[in-house]
Amino acid sequence: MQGRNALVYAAVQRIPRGRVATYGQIAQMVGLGGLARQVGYALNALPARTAVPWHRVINARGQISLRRVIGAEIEQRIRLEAEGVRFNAAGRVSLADFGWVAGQAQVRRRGRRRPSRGSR
DNA sequence: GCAATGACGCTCT
DNA sequence: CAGAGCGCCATTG
Repeated sequence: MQGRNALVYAAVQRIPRGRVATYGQIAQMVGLGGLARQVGYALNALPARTAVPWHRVINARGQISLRRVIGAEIEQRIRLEAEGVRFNAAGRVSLADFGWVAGQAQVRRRGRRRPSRGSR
């Protein structure tokens, strides 16, 4: 356990309830640049029972990243839906609607605010 | 110490 | 929009 991991966990805990963040977002937040993979690796080292809301972290596609254990994917989705996060038919989350923007505690999301990036 | 693997992301097709 | 390829770095055998 390095201080880097603790930094990642701290950033994840800052994610508001009912909102999700991407691995790359967390990576940039803790100063890892675009090393999203290391964020995922750090979360992988997380104990089974933890106060860190790891389920609020998804990939840039707005989809839940599968782990070695299949059941985890379902658990993550259930926990997110319990917080109000909605999944579309493809099983993906609209980052434009539920994506957490640092510094923006509450987003009103009146229509699409950031069409530049698209949902690609 | 080298090689393979992985909770990812971006770009091209 | 979906799939495939390449790159990034830490952990593990």
